[in-house]
Amino acid sequence: MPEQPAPLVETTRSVNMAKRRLLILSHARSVIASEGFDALKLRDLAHRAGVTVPTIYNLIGGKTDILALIIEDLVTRLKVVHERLGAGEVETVFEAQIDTRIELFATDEDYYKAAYIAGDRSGLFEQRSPSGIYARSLQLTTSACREAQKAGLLLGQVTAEKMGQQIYGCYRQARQDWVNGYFDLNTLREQALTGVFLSLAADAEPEFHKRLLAKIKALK
Amino acid sequence: MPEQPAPLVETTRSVNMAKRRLLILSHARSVIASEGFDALKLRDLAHRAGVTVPTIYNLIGGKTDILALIIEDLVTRLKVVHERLGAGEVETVFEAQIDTRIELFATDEDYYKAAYIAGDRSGLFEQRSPSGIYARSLQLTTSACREAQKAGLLLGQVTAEKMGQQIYGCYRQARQDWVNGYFDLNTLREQALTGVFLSLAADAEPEFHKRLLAKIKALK
DNA sequence: CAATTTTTTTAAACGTTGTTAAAATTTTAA
DNA sequence: TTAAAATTTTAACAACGTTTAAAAAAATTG
Repeated sequence: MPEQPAPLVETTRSVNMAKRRLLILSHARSVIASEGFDALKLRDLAHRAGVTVPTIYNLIGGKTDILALIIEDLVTRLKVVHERLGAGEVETVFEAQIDTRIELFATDEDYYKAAYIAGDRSGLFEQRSPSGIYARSLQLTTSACREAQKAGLLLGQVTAEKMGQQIYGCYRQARQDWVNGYFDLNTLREQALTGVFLSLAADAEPEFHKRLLAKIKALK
Repeated sequence: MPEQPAPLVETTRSVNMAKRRLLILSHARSVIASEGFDALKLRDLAHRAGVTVPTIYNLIGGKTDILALIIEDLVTRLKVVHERLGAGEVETVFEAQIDTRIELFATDEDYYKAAYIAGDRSGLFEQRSPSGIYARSLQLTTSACREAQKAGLLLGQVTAEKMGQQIYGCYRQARQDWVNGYFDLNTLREQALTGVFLSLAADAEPEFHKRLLAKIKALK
């Protein structure tokens, strides 16, 4: 792994290197997203990017390193979106969370599909590690449910843990189907929100329940 | 692809062939389930099964054929379980459906994990084809929801289509997490049933709603 | 039971892939 | 411009999936 993110001085060389690095990665993402990770051949990638194979090794590294770089970038980009749980009613918070992610995905669908595929491959979303992405995301969802219970919107007949897991699961399922190319971002939004609202509705107080069902009907 | 499923006469030769075919496939499933499809090397597989590589080609075929055979077998086994939607209350029907599958998976976890991984690889679960596994499964779920509406258990504020999609999604998500090795079959059952009951509860008439929540609490 | 035919297994090779070592080239700085 | 540093390339390696042709085994036939 070369691993030289930012050179101290920006010579013409380092600038060109950075440029080509990005070019190579861009082609890599495009191939992975459209044809899968197995379809990424280093010789083909080199040809597309107008370089030779060992140049890729020099600039980025091997196949594992390409994957690692794509994942690292995904994690960085997600972190920006992740921590800010906006204020407001629960359903609006979840809606905003999902919309923020969809907007992010829309900026470069190929990239994000590729990144999630790569992440899956390398166990990025494993559920066991308490410090992993899964655990952190689940915790956020769960605590939002707890807030909703305190606010009296959810009755608490279902524990916040179960509700959180269920809601996060709905989003993950929709996202996975999108990554797999089963449907587009609009459907991802519709599916994810339907799932979230439906799950909430199961334990909602009457007025909130009414609001949620209206939201589901309004979708699409 | 050799593709000679049942010889007309059972010579010692054909019996031995069938035996070794099964032995090779068994090792293949074991490797795929524990280390992933990429970890399956034909030379290694041949060594494990006590044969040489071209023998695998003679008996089964290449890597694609191994995958195809595993998938074909999965589809056959699933078909047996699939069509029989038992009678009774909706939630019992769903519970039985899930339990039947879990019991099936429990007979050979390695096998079924491998088969689902292989199926995913080859687009077996694509959602577009109206005659595919996805469409057929979804239709069964949806019509069960429609029945529940007719029986007055579901109020119909959510369409049977949306409800069916949601319920089937819950099961798929739990199954995928199990296939990925995130949790065991017991948790798969708990997760899937929680999702199904919770989804139903969102549109359930009061008495049914009560029953569903009690079932959720009783899980685990 | 023995010779012949058929089938199966094997040894050896081919093309493609990821990867790396050393040669050739380019860029930088004196 | 020229010497030094870094980068790109040429060329090769090992591992993989796959196939061909020869050897071995089994089944058939007299």
